[in-house]
Amino acid sequence: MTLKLYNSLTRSKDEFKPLVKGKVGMYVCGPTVYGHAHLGHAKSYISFDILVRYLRYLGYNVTYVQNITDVGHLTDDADQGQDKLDVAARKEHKHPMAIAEYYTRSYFADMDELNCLRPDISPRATGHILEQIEMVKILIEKGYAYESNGSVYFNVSKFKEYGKLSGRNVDEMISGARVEVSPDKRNPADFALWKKAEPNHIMQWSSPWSMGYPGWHIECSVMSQKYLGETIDIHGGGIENKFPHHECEIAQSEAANGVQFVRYWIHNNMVTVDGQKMGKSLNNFITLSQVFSGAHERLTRAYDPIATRQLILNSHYGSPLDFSDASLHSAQSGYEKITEAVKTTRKQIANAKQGDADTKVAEQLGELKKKFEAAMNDDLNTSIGLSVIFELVKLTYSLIEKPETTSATLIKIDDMFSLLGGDVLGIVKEIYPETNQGDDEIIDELVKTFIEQRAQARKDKDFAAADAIRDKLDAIGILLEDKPGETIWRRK
RNA sequence: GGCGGCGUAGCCAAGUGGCCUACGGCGACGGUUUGCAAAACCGUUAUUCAUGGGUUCGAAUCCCAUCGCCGCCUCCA
Repeated sequence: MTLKLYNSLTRSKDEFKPLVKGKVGMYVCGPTVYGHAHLGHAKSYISFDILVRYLRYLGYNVTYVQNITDVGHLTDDADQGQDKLDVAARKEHKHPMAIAEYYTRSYFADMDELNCLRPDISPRATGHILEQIEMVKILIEKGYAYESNGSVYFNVSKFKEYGKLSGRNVDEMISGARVEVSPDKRNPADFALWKKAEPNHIMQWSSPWSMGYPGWHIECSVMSQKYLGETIDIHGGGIENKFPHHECEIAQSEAANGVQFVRYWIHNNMVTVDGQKMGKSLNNFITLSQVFSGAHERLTRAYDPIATRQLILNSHYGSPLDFSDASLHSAQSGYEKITEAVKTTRKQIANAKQGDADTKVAEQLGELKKKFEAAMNDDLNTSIGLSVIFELVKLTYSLIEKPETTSATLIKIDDMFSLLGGDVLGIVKEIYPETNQGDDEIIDELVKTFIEQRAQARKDKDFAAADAIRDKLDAIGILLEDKPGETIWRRK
């Protein structure tokens, strides 16, 4: 059984075979850093994080490149638009590079929270202006591009396969065009490789054609080639970028190099919020930090970043996902159930009796692992993958109930949680901090004092007094839970 | 106008020709536990897959039609 991936280029589930045995070069379109990361970023980068993790699980040596777009691209059509970073910079009275730096850090912080592995290389577009100019030169030399009034455009009519990824043809695009066409272009479908800058444009570089800045698509062609070679195994990105972005990348790279650019194109689907496209004007735009803190009018509480991750894994990456407070809530409950089971297992390992691991359990674990791999091999069916983790939860509790279960058996369970739930899905942690870690020690001491008083009241059968203490703490947001032998507390 | 997707239990969601009286989760309900709770565990919760036709020995899965929803075609993950 081998990994099959839905390849947008062939429109079929293809068996994955890397160009070089055992090695995978993977490029994913990264964020434009002019604002905080939102739910859409989460779905996209978690989906590709799963792909990287699973490829590594299968033993591949993966080089994962994800760019940071810090050249502001245009908010609108080529000639009327404004540079997004430029807009943010003027608004915040900062240099565009300061804006880029700030939001890049914010992006990585959010991705760390979501337990997405950092890419091996995170190249910045502004760090590769020279290479971009070089590629534009090659395209002009080879007759695929032309200069016009200080800007350079790719001549789409010269690249016969233009449209092969998105299934469009040039004529359809013209009829559907919603924006005015620049007079500098020979053909409305042509796209910019280099743009001449207006004098007040903050970010601009010198080139053989003008003081200007690179076109939007060229950075990905250049940076993927620089770090992964002319032909890369996997290129990922959001489905909304299939056209024009990825189509243009193919045109540029294949025209310049004369070889296939990408072998497997993987596109993840989009996010809606309460059933509608997420947009700043719709008041349903939710950033990740808002999800993690609960500071949004559509959210009733804060959600664990890993619960957010789990919600995303609950459906297929190729399907659209609707976020709502209810769906997050559901994921949060499920996540806590898994977490609780893992913690209980680890606690029980110390208490369980000694002896060999149960061979029947080992067999069951083998079956679960097989089911998990079969699901993941089938175009990364994380929904089934997750269901295997829940089956593992069920198995765990059935074992913990039995006194004959040995710690060796539980260690095997824990290993499976860590391998499938941790290494591959990224929802099981190696270490869980103590319940109240991060809380003020003084608060902890105070609550413990109340817990002691309540324990005494319960001992005296004065349940009215005991309940009064519990209710009082509940009112200020502290929950008491009576466990065997002890009472623990947590915030609501 | 062009391109693409979706419609499965109260909600999320897997399954895309027989193993489906449909994986799993959330919620709800019942039980175990508890002084009572909480938490946890156990159990129950779609003979049916938007609707109507058709193909087939056999359809949630294929075809046609109808209705509804969504996305892309402009920067966007």
